[in-house]
Amino acid sequence: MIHSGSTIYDIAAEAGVSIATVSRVLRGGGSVSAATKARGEAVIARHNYHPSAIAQGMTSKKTYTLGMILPKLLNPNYAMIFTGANDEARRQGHLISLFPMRGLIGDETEAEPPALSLANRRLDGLVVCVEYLPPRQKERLQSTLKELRQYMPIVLIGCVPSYFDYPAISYSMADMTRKTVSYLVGLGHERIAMIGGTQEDQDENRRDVGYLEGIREAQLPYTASYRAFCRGTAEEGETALEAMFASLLPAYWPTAIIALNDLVAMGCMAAARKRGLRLPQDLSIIGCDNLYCAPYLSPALTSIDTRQQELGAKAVRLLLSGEKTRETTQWEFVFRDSCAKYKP
Amino acid sequence: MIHSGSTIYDIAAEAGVSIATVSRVLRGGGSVSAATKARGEAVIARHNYHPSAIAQGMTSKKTYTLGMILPKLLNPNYAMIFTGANDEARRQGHLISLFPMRGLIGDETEAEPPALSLANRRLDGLVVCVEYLPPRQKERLQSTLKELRQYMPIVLIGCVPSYFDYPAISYSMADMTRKTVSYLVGLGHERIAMIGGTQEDQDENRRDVGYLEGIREAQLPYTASYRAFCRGTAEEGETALEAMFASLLPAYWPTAIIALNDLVAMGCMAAARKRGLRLPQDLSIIGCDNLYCAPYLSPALTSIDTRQQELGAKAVRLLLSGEKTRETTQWEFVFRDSCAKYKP
DNA sequence: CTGAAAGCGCTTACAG
DNA sequence: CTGAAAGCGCTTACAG
Repeated sequence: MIHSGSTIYDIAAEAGVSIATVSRVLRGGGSVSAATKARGEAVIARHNYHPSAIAQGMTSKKTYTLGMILPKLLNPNYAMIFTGANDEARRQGHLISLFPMRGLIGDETEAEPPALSLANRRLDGLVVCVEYLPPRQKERLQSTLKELRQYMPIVLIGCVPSYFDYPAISYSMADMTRKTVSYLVGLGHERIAMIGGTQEDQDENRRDVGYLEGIREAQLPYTASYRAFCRGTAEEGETALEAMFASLLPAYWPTAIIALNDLVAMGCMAAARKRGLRLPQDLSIIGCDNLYCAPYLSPALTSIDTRQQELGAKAVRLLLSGEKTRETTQWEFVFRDSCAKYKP
Repeated sequence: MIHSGSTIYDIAAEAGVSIATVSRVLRGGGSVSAATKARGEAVIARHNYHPSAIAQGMTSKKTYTLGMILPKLLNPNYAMIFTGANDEARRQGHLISLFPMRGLIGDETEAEPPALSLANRRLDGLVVCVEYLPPRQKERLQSTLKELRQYMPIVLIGCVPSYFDYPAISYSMADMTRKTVSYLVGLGHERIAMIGGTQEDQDENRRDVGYLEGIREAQLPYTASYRAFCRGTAEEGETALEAMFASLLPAYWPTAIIALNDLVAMGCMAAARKRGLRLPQDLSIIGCDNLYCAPYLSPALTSIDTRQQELGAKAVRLLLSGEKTRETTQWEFVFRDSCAKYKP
């Protein structure tokens, strides 16, 4: 094999044609005689020639590279979204590169959000996952996105607030949470707590909203103490539930918990065990995202399959299609052993 | 803000200088008078101008994009490697894009490994994770790498066989396994099984080799039945241990298990529970990789911190440095509750 | 210190 | 069907 530092000039020279003709046989577009085509292809194959993506980019003005912004890949959930997106991008001839959210909106302590400078002029589009951001951060995100959208198409994914006016693939978080409450009510629970999420937000598609609807539907009394706010890590879930236990007399402890996600659910399991509660007899817990480890916890964690890999793929497809639609993803319960009937 | 379709020509015109001068103030290299510099910078800032990475690539012949090949991101372990690599690449001004291993070596059923065609001419370097590949696949990988290395620098990571002659950041897998055996022997175990990995390989840095050394050092009899081969998923771990139980009289069941990784360990826990074994009293299990969920399993899983995020960062650093060294990573035990003293 | 010019490797009207 | 030429947006010797 010939070393592939070859350029289109080398190929043209060896095939005895112009570079324009080589370009034509390469792209398959223009009309080329069968003989010329065959000759060109032979030389191309012999050299194992591949056109420089960079030079092609000069004319096409495209990088064939997409950006994706995720809170953090270390939550395996986001790894699934990224995997789905990555595979789909590859299938459509694009590379995809990951950026941390903090590159977009900065740290909570920083005054100015740092520019997404690296991405500047290097990306054909951007998928941004909007989730669990405190209001201040959401404002920042909004203004950064507003600027970025001048340069490239943007698609939003996750629990996208309705006031973000972008093409999006969104969870129906409120609906999902309402139905989760209703599932637990069906099991006989009346003291249902929810751990995780943020409170102060104008959006209607929040867990909060669905939770309240569910409680109202079941005609249960609303107890503010059954709402705990935290981010989506096991540590924070554990701390939040511990605090709830500490603030309530045992007779008022919740008998069922809706966790923000499986990580929070894991933390809650740990907190419950520390208090000597038996799972699920004394406390039912339902997670969300159906992480690969959910079936291996004790008890095996009941969760919700939010089809994250599909979500990532859909986002890339939407981005590349150029359509401006907003879609809601499907989800389904995955019943395991961590939720039981309430027995007083 | 002015829309940033601006080119270097726009900036030059507005600043009243040549594009060469703009380029100089942009790159900070050449000598520019203070006044010219200030003027140029002002215009650049006003336009929010960023040079086109593509055009810059035309002259530099670089894409500032790296490739990374991982078995699959869905194992959270690889997500950590990728995160470490991604952050480091970003820090050094590079994008990084992920490719699946099958793009390099094909499926086990395919005759020809598909080209890494997309990567062709689009990558400045490649990090490849070599792990748990069956011999046939390793051969393929070797020949593909040999071809690829003509075009870009390559760094290998993972459990890299010594006969792969590339710069690498490698685990000392044999050593780690030997010490793991020795830890379990110290706990009084004599029937120590190992679940996971492949058998047929020439390399000396295998778990196998370390396992045998450990057994020999402790002067324990070697029992072939205590070796089970499988890949690194929970399902395969579960199946492998079930098969081991089924093939042995209970009196000969192992009292301790070294699992390939935490996923396999999770599978083993499930298999043990099905047989009614109490963990860790009846069976000790040690995993590897110290996944975020390890502390939340019951019992909390004793594991090995292999510093995956650091591994990813180191690999990128090595790749970008151009050095040809081979480094071995550090690791350490993370003691939790899944390993107990053996009590006959 | 600064500018004119060549060159990076392609694609694409435009002629022929 | 095919080629000469312009152009994409930069960088970098080379003069001055």
